[in-house]
Amino acid sequence: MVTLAEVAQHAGVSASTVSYVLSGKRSISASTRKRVEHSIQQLGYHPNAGARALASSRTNIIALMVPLRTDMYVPVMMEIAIAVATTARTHGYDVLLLTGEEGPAAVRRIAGSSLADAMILMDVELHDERLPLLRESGRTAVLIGLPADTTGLTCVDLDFEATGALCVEHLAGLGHREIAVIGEAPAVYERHTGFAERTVDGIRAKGRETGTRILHRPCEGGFAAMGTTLSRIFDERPGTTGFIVQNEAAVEPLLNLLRQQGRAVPEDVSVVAICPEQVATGASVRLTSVAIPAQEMGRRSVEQVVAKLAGRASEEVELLAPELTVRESTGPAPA
Amino acid sequence: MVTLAEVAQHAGVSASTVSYVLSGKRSISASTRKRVEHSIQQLGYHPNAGARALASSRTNIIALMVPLRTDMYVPVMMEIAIAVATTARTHGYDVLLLTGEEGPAAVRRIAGSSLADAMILMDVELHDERLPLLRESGRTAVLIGLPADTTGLTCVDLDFEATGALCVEHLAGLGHREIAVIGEAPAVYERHTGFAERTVDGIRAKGRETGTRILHRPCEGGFAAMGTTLSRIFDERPGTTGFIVQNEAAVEPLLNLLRQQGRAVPEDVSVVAICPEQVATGASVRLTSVAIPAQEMGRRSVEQVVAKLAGRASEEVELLAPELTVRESTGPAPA
DNA sequence: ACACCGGGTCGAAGCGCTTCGACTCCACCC
DNA sequence: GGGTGGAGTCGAAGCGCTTCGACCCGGTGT
Repeated sequence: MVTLAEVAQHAGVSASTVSYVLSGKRSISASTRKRVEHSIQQLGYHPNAGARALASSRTNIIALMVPLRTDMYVPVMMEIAIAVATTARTHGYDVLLLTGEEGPAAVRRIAGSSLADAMILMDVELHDERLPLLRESGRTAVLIGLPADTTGLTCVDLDFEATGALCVEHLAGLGHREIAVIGEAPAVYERHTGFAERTVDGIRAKGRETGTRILHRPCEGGFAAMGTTLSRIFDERPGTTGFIVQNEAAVEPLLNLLRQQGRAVPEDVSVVAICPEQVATGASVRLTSVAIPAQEMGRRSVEQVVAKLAGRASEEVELLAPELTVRESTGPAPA
Repeated sequence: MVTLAEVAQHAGVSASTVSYVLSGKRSISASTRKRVEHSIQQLGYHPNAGARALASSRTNIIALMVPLRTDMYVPVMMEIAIAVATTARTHGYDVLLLTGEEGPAAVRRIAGSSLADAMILMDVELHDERLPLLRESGRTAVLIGLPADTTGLTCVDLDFEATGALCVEHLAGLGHREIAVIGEAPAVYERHTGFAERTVDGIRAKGRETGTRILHRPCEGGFAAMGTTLSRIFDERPGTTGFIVQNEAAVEPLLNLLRQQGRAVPEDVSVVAICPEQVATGASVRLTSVAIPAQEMGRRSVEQVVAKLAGRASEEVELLAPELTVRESTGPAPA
């Protein structure tokens, strides 16, 4: 491996000069800079990350904690993760991938060992165990999601309350008076993952406001679970004409089952999905949906991290405004 | 941050002793060890990763390069990535997430800066640009996938040829004589991603062996593309009774369209999928399938890396044997 | 003419850890 | 009883980089 010292020698300058050429923290004459840069090229020099971290106490690494569960909103997670990684690179950072498995201990480990300059946490629960550790560690952090208490934390998330409200508004505007909400798996609510509850809150509030009846049912993905859930819904509320689905794995089963029961979409029932664009456009009926802006969330979280590391203040909570795209799964309520 | 020196002082020993307690590279008396461990606990000491990397030229980090494309076999990628991350942790490694975006340059960067001890590459193409750089860098590496030339490389992958053969064997055994293969998107073949081609090779070979006619059609996912592909297939080969699908995004559309056309599964046509278990069991018909052992692939690749880093020799190419699970989508060919 | 300033460069002191050689005991053996 | 060897510990020398203070020197103000 080529070292700074070798570059310095090759260029006929001191090591510190090379360092300053690299960092730009002191002015260097154009001629020296040229010479040094040339030597760097020629020798194929790459600064040693460890040495750099040690000397500067900056690692240029951002740790990303993704949930362990691989059975839920996987594409969204992946999209966020990739957006985080690519955005981080454009700011000169690399990303360390941590899974939820290690749990809160991971926070302590990363902070303690100075493995990363900052952390991004995904899949935040309302009363997330990691938060106390995070606060106490003093490490820069950004959450993707919204815990109950956000004091002192920077958060990025879709505005799920507004999302829920938007869905109801759309359906109510089309004349639907009874709406069923197909939610995430029960486990998601038990863990008090913020986004699921906030969506329902938004839905309920707008329901009250518009005089729409709301029935909320958590639902595992897959055909079997969806079948059970659907028949219970129609048992309890035979007049249901609107559906809001917030569970990727339930989308296709729902459409299938409705079809099997002879309920036409959107003539008999309307369906609004809260899901990634791809799922909405790739479904058997092109779905009216509110997109989950995974890329945007990943990107913004990194930008917030970078801003904080640069000492720039940043908003505490950034909620992205939802956008509803009308496609072919919603229409006027039947008379 | 607490340092080694502080721990040493607190325990009344020298810094090197603490280091040896931590690494176990020299014998330490039980009493001293106790004392040191106690001090470590009490002070909440965590070794500084940068300093460690610098002094030992070991980072305990494995770099994982995932493809940038977020539109293909995402769940599989994610599952592999998570398996890599969790397995790595059990061996004391962390994982650095690199996206394909940076391309081959990433290999040079990581190797040059000693950011990681080893690399795991996913989504390997037959003539992958990263391979020359990798060989030249001399860094430890493991590929998930199989390039054309594997000399000097360690690879882990599902045995896709055997997988293809297994599918044909199953269908042929049930009496099917005309089989259509719904492949990945055309782009996948254009990039010469090894696994797709190898599957088709295996299918063709076994087709010849069993006297089965094979028709292979790449196919984008989604309903529209699948519709086109399917009608072309039945145009060219009206007698087709067996399907092999290797494209998660085409599975549900295929089942749907067959149903719409009044072709019952498995009475009229049989379908074998090559996909993750979850997709197979969560589909509208529980699918006979060969599972893609994503977890296993991630796990094995890390184990290979760890073995190589420990100086233990390891097989050059490890192909995992496919397993076909019979479910409800295949049956005897109609008379 | 002198002091002063600031751009440009260098030397040296670490950053916190690993590791090598050396040293001290003490038990053990002929 | 002196030599041997191994277990247990320490000191010191880096690992490759950043960064602070100092230095040099030519231009400026007076």
